[in-house]
Amino acid sequence: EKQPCMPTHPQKPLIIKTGVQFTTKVRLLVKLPEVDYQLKVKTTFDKDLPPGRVSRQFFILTNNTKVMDIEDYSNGCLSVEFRHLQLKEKKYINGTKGNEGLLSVTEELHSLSFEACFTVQGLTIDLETCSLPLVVISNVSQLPGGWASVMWYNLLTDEPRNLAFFGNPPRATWSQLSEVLSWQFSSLAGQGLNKEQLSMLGEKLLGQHASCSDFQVSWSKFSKENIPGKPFSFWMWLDSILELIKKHLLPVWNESYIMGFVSKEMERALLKDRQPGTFLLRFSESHLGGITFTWVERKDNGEVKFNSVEPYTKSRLNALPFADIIRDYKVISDGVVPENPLKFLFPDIPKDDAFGRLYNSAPNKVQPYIPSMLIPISVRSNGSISPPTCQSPEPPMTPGEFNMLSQDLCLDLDSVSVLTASYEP
Amino acid sequence: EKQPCMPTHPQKPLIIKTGVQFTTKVRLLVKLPEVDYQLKVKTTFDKDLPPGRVSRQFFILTNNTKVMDIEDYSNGCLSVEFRHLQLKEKKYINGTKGNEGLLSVTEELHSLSFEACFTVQGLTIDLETCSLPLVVISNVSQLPGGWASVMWYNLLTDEPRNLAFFGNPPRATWSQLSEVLSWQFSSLAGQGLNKEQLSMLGEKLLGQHASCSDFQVSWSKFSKENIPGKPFSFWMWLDSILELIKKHLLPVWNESYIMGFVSKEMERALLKDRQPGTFLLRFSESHLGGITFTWVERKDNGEVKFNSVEPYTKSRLNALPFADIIRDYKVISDGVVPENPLKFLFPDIPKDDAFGRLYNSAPNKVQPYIPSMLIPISVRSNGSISPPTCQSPEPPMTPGEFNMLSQDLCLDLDSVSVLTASYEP
DNA sequence: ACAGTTTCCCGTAAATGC
DNA sequence: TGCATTTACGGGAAACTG
Repeated sequence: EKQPCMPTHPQKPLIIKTGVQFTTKVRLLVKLPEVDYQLKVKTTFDKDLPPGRVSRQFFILTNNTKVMDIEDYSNGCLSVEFRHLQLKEKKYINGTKGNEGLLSVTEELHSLSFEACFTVQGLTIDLETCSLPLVVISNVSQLPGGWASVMWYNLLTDEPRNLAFFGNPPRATWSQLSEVLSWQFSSLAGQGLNKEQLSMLGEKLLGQHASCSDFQVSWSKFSKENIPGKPFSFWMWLDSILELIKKHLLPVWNESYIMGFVSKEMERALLKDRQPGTFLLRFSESHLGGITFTWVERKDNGEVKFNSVEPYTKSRLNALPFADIIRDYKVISDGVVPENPLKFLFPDIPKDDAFGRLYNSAPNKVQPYIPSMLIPISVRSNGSISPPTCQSPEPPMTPGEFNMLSQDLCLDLDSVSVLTASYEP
Repeated sequence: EKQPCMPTHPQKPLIIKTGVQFTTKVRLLVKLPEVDYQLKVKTTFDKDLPPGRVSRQFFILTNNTKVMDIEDYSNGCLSVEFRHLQLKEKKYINGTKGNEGLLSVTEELHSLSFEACFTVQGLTIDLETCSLPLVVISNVSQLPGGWASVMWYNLLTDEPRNLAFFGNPPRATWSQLSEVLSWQFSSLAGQGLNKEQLSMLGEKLLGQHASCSDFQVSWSKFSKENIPGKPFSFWMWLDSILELIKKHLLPVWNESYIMGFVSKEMERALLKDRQPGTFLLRFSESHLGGITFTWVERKDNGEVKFNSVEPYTKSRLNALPFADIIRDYKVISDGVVPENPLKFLFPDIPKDDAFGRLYNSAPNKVQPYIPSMLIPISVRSNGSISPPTCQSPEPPMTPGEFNMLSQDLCLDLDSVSVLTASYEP
């Protein structure tokens, strides 16, 4: 009769972190005959759970009883919202923990129960309901693992409260799973995953079987086992990319400028016939939460060459937004002047047409100082260790490049003169 | 009879943050006749303080009673150490807060009391002592203000417990204060302040009077009033520099490479006659927690010109250590190739002799990728808006500069070939 | 010794109080 | 309303604990 809404974590419902406030709401779906007293609802954590079923026990630290009220903005049904609830672990329980540590903490499922009791015409009626299974974590570092559990559960069962689910978790078909993975991106950023991106993910997870969309993926392969040769699981890797997008790449991702999930073979095949300076953006497969660009160039002998920059991770993106990295990236070859090798976003969009609106120009013009900015560079030797010639074979920086940089540093012509001024107090 | 040790905050004793654990120790300085029961000590916060004396009231959340024990490593006297003590504010006290908000929270002084009681031969003896005045804060953002109070109190009074001290705080002579300020640096970093640095600080605080070392500084001028034209007080400014040193400049500071506190006039006078490319390091006076370098150059017409870079603050220093900024800093003038204008640390130490040991070279050589690094640059126009000439008047990058950069990127010659490799899976 | 897990707490942001 | 102060909690690191 009651439909409990779930405790909410920003973006990640059904995960509760100890010591952090959460909110939950219960609604009474049937109209009750008028009762002359207030209907109290009590919330209990892991009510009636046989001890030993879970290895950790928690309790609600704060007030867990509240009176139902007519819901605003609705057809007048009764509801109650619990706010500022907080979970704490019970310590020193008699006897050791149950569950024998077979499951990790993020696989251990819990639930919130709601109870109310009222009397009509001598008849005592008990109402009770409970939430979908919950994961309890103690640190945000456990959030990815917790979210994997919530996804897997809700993808693969309709049971409202199978807390033993991860004792023997079912497999998912690739077609089910790929849809959920795409949702992770679209709910984060508006932009989901296209067929090509999903197929790369499928191959990564399943090898060549991915072509068969009802091939099955085990829970372990999805989020517990490490990817062969890597120190992280498939989901940990994918989640690190979701975090990277959320914090540093949202606008670029939403414009679909990040191909992201491309195998290196595919990458080469795509870039091979493109004009030199064509580049694409791809997530690192070797490191968590990294993005790199790969561009194609043609050597004097006509040979095609591919280059990928060391992936940028959150620490560098904190210092410099990704669009600015693309704008300012320079390669210094053998002491020759810096040049930005990135010209066209694959397939053939001039770089500034794509990223122009996303550039963050305008360094602070603090009066007596010369503005400064960070730019990303690579130094590349062409193999000859001998010092470079002293006369540059090409102009040090084209007028166009110079003007672009100047625009970054001062927004209008008047202020150019400011840059000229030496320090004069 | 008892000598209480103070609750300790890392580096900042006598400041307690609510909700954060602190430690305190009490020692019994007299030998007691043997007592056959254990001597219990009780700790109380703001014991016997007349309500209204302080505007906020706190209590010790955790166990506040402990038994004294023979102290290790000592002449066998009794002592007890309270650990994991934690303070919490009493809310909803009857009647409004006392003190009428004359004082800020960091000026409000509190104290910890320790009590013990024992009986010898029918004689009951009460022992009681208390700590030096304490400042209670609720957020680390209040730490600088709290530390200013602790310094001022302990500099200017020997009273053990004058909680009304900041009702009418005495002035400090500049000679007293300057010594304490120097201690802040030496206790942080080993290296204190020299005469020149102190004299600049004195002038900043007092104007020309600083020459007279017994000129007096008021509490307000030291830490409450803003510096004229600036949105922060003298102490807030100085403390922001202490934090900057602690987190980002420790080795450079300890080598005395940071002149730091120099007036702009003095700076010019020092650099004026030095060879071009001579630079010095100075803290920003206009912004909190910033460091800049100023270098001298000589124009074609012989005119001397001074340049200061926009100050680096913690956010940029997080991305790039300061020594590396000095190593890699480049100025692009009118599209001409980047050049590092920093040659000699004042007075005449070749840059790499001074900073060589402090450079953090070695970007990660992740195999298939081209290493990348961030470098700080400034773009400067010489006033002519016309595009730069296409032939560079000087070599794009000297062999020496190129070799330096190469060394940053690969530590041994063998690995140079790695840099050459294109991406080949 | 070690890995999984929790605790600790700074530092930023948001909320609250005055 | 604005400023002073507190609360909230993500995130990195240390501490814990079998």
